[in-house]
Amino acid sequence: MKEIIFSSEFFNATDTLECGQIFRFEKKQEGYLVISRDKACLVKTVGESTIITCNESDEGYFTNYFDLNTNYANIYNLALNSKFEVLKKSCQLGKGVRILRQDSQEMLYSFLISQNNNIPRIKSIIGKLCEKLGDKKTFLNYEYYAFPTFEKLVCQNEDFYKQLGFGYRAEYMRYLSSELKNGLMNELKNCNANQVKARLLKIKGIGEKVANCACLFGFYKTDSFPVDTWIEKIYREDFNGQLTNPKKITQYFESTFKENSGYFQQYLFYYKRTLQGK
DNA sequence: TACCAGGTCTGAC
DNA sequence: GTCAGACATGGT
Repeated sequence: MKEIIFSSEFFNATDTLECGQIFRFEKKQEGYLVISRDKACLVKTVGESTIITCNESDEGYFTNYFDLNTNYANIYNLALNSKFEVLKKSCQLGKGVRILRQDSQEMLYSFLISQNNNIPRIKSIIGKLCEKLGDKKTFLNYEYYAFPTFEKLVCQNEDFYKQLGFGYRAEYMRYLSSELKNGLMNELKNCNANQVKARLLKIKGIGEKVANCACLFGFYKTDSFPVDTWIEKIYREDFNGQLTNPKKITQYFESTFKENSGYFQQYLFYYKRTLQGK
């Protein structure tokens, strides 16, 4: 077993996990059990340290996953010195937030499920999906299930997904799975944010918001700024925004925050959602 | 009961 | 190009 010890100043386990970017984690007595693909680790923040416990062979994977080689002090200071009061407050509340480098396919499926849905229910649906189709694994004394491969997902019919509570999103699973089967990931290699987004928008069930979330959380395009109902709220109330078209709101933020769009979006999202109840 | 959740699609203008 | 209404489900 390997322990990765990191300063908690810009890496707080709760901030990073509870800010809505990841749906696969459980609070345990020893910390958070975090699951990605078929791997798991334990994360906890104690005083000035955040400690990741994982298998020796996964050290590289989780170092990258938690984005440990990016300097968040720079990002934080830019937010703190911005002209927007709400961003200053947001980054102070969410100082310990990091943008996770999650698995692209897992994020595509997860945010496909997320549409017009709430976070507890998204977590529950994804959990059931993994339990049904993912390989059973063990880490320390915990049992968990890997995220299913698209090869397994593409074989299921709509009724299967409906029984798990997917609702009208059940048919979207089929479109995404068949795109993956036909080599979508290969097409998206070496693409920039706009190219990834444009390609994803051709898939039925993926719109502006899901495409942006996939770009940011699954392809680590930090110049993406997803706009959901919470961000629309903050745009109206705290940025005195007049635009009503979410696509234009995205463009406004992306041209304002540029390569830091994704980080600032998470600060803002976490802030608004924390203040107004989950 | 009505409304909402990390929205998207369709069809009408 | 914009906009209203439909769409499954469970929580409040």
